[in-house]
Amino acid sequence: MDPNPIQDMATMKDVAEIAKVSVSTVSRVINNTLPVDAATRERVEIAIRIVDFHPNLVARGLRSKSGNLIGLVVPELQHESFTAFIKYTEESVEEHGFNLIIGNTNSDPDKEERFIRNLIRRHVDGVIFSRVSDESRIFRIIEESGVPFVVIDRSMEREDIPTVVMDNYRAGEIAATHLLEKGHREFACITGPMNIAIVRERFSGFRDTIVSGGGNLADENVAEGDFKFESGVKCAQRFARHQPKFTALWAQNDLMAIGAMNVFSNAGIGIPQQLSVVGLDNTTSSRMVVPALTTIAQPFQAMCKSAVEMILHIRAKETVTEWRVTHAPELIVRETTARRDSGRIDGSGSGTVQQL
Amino acid sequence: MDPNPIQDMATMKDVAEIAKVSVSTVSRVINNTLPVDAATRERVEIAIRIVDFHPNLVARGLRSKSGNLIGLVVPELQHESFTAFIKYTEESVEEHGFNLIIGNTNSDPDKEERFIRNLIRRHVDGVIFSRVSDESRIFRIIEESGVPFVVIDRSMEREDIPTVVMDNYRAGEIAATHLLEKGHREFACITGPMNIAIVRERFSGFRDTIVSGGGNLADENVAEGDFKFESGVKCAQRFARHQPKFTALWAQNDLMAIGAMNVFSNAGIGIPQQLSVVGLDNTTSSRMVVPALTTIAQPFQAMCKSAVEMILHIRAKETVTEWRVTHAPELIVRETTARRDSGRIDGSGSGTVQQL
DNA sequence: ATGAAAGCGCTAACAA
DNA sequence: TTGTTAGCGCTTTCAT
Repeated sequence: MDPNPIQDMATMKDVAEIAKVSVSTVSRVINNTLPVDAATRERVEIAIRIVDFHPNLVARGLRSKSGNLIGLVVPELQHESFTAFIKYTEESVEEHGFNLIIGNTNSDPDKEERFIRNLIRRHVDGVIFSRVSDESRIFRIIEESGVPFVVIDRSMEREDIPTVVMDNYRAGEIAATHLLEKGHREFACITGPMNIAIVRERFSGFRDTIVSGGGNLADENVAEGDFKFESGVKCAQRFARHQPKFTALWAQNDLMAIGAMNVFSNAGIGIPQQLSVVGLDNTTSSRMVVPALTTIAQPFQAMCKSAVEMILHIRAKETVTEWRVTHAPELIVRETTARRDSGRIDGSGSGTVQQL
Repeated sequence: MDPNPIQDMATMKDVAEIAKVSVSTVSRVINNTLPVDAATRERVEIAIRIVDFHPNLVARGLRSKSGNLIGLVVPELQHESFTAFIKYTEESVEEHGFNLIIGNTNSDPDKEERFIRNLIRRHVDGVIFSRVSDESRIFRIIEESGVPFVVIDRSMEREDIPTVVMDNYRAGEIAATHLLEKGHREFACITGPMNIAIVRERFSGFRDTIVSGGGNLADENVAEGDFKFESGVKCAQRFARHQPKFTALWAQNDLMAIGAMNVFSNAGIGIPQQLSVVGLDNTTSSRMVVPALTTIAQPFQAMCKSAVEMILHIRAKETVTEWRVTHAPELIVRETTARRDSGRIDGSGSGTVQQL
C-alpha cells in the first residue's frame, strides 16, 4: 500500500502527539531526568509502544555531546590478544549500553591520527588504546580534545595516563616458580622486543625469581624475539647451536614457545622429558599443539572491563583513585612441563642437538 | 593559560567568520557540492587550516541521515575467521572513509536485535551480517528500516538477499583434486554441521570430485563435527575404532583437521606417510603444527571488500547486478599431504590403530 | 556565486 | 508537573 515503505522511524514528536504531551515530557520519561506524573508517564509509554519508538542516537549525540560510543584502537589483528581486546571490550561496553567502534591502524601513524580524529568528531565517550606507534602525537590530539582515554597492555612512562595492564612482573615470577618447583635449575628465556617496557618487566620477574630460588639464567640462554612464531624458531636454533645445558624454557608468548618446541622436537629433544616449556597468552594453538603447551593466561577480560570502567569514571568526572590498574595472570598447566629428574639436556646425553 | 583547555573544537561558524563568508559557503567548499569562486574557496581553506577545523560527524549525520558508519555483526570471536572479517571489513570500510562499528552477539537473539536497533538509530549506512541466529526476526527489522545489508559467508534460501560467500563447492573440489592427484583413492571427511548450507556445498564438491575421479568416499568415513578442535578429535577417534582403510582425509576446517592429526599421530599413524590431511581456513595454527597443515585459504579479504562495495552500491541505489557474489578459495600446500605410494593405512600394516 | 533561514531529532534551561 | 523555547553543527532549499 505504502509507495515507500522505507525509512522514517518514529520520533519523539510522534509520540508526543499521540500521548497529548510535549516532547520534553517524552524526553523526561525516556531519560528519567525529572519527575513525571504517573498517569502521564503511562500515556507516554503506551504511545512509545504504539509507534515503536526508539530514540535517535545521532540527534541525542548532537545535543548531549555523548554518542554512547567507545573507540578501540588496535595496531594489528594477527595476534589473538588483540582479538581478545575486541571481544572483551565489546562485551563490557555493551553492558554499559554503549557501542564499540574499532580502528585497526596497522601501526600506521597517519591511520592512527585519522581514526582518532574521526572518533573525536563522533563525540565518542572515550577511547581505549592498545598501542599506537606515534604516542606523543596521538596523545596530544586526544588530550586537546578532552576525550577520556586509557591505555591497555602498555606501561607508559608518563604516570598521569590511565593505564591497565597485566602484572607482567608477576607473569615472569609465575613461570619461574612453576619451573623451579619442578626441580629445574638451568633456565632459558625467549623474550619479546626489549624496548617494550612490559617485556622488560616480564623478564625481571622471571630472572629475579630464578636467582632468588637458586636457579641459573645464563646470558647465552636469553634470546630476544619479536613475538612471532618464526622468531621462536630462530631463537631456539641459536640456543641449539651451543649445546644448551638448560632444562627449562620460558618464551614470552605462545607463538614463540611453539616455534621453539618445534625446533627442539625435530632435534630429538623430548618435551617435556628433556626440556620443559612454558608460554604466555593461552592462545588457541597452545591447546592444540602436541604436547599441549603449559602457559600463562593473560587476564584480558578483567583488563578490558577495567579499561571501560576507567573511561566511564573519568567521563563522569569521578575522582580516579588509581591511574594504573593491574590484573594478575594465571598459570595454565598442561603437558610441556615435567620434573627435571625425568631427563635433561646436556652434552653427554643422546638427546643433544643434531645438525640444525 | 586557558582555564579550560578542554573540548570545543572549531565549527563551521568559526571558519565562516574568519573567512568572511557564510556557513553555507564553507559547507560548499568542504563537500564540493556547488561551485565556489576560486578566491573565496582559498580564503575558506585557509580559515579551515587556521582553526584546525574537522566537520562534526554527528551533526552531519543528523542532517544528512548518513553517519558514515558501517556495522558488522559477528556471532562469536573465537574462530579466526570472524577476526578476519573484522580485519578486512575495517580495512575496506576505512578506504571508503567510513568507520566500523562491531557487535559480537554471541548468537544471542536478544543481543542481535539490540545491536541492530542501535545501528539503525545511529543512521548506519549499511550492515554486514556474518551470521545471526534468528534470521527472520533480524531481517524483518532491518528490511523495515531500509538500511542496506548484506550477508557474508552464508548461503541464504531467499535469493533476494545480497550475499557474498566463498565458492564452497569449489573448496571441496580443490581438496579432492589435490588428494586425487597425489594418488589417493580411499577418502574420509570430517564435515561441519550439516544443517548449514555451505557445509553441504563443501561436501558435495568433495564427494562429486572424488567419485568422478575414480575415488571412494565410504559412508562410514564421513563424520559430522562442529568446527571445534575437540570435534576433530572425536571424529578421528570414531574413524580409528573401525580400522580405517582411507589414506586421505579432508576436514572442513583447520581446527578439526589438527584435532584429527593429533589422534592419528598418537596412534602411531604417520602423517603424511600413511595418511594425508587437508584442512580449510589457513589459520595461524595450521602453519605451526608439525607437520605443517596443507589447507585451503578462504578469500576473506575479497569477500569483505565485496560486501562493503555491495552495501555502498545499494545505498547509492545503483542497480545491483549480482545478488550473490562468490570468490574462489586457494590451496596452500604444506607438509601433511604426500603421494599415496609412500605408505597407507590398512588392516595388515603395523601402523594400524591401537587401543584408542 | 553567495547568503539567509529552515530544520534534522533531541535535551535542557526557563517559565508557568 | 508540564510546556515553551533555544539551540547542538551541519546541509540544503530558496532567494538574491
